[in-house]
Amino acid sequence: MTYAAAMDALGDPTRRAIFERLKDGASAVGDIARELPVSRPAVSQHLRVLKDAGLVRNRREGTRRMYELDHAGLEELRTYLETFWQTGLADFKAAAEQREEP
Amino acid sequence: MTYAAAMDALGDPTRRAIFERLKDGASAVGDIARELPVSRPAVSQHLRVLKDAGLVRNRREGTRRMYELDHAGLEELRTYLETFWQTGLADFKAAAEQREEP
DNA sequence: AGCAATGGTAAGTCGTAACTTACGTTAGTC
DNA sequence: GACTAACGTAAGTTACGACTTACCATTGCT
Repeated sequence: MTYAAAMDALGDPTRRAIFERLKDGASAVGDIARELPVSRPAVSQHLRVLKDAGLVRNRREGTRRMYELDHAGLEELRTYLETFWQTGLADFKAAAEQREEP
Repeated sequence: MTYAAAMDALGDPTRRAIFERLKDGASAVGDIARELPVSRPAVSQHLRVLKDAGLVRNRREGTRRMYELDHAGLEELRTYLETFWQTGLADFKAAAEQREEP
């Protein structure tokens, strides 16, 4: 049921921007904020949400906090989305009905 | 870039509930609303968002509108999420760094 | 034509969450 | 110890979006 937190987290554009930014590797909070049109505290709060959703991890490095992707949340999302593909019966039915008309 | 609309759409719990409800097959607006703690117009508005995101289709059936899953939006989401797994270089780097410490 | 069923749309309300600024904390440097 | 850099958190504001009710449009039936 953690997929809900992950979906909620990625439902925000700014949070997605931060998340996508981390595809290029780990980064510090200030560095992320500098590339976005929001303040550093805002980024900090977004990172908190992403972390609670298991989408991001952080480690201390001197006075900086390095944030990087966490695949745990991603795995939740993937398995969640897959449940929509394997609605076998309903799919067959819909496909069959569409083929009958024309 | 349509994945953004899909992520935004599924970022709402009520919309996810509607979306998951359609896994069992097509359904009418009123029937969906009857199983949720929201009004019928609310469901109608949510379905509009889901449709614009390519997550849902509808067809008329008498006076009713039957809504069903649309795999187009799902495909967008899947390919979007996959881009986070194949951040090969960054992953190798992170894994290597973690192995060095202990 | 008239009535019922179904649902999309308009308009307005209200709660929340995405921001901001201000402040406190920790770690490095001199 | 004093100063700086980098963050996190608190508190308060504000914009937005998830609702509601009311109304209109369409379809089907008698």
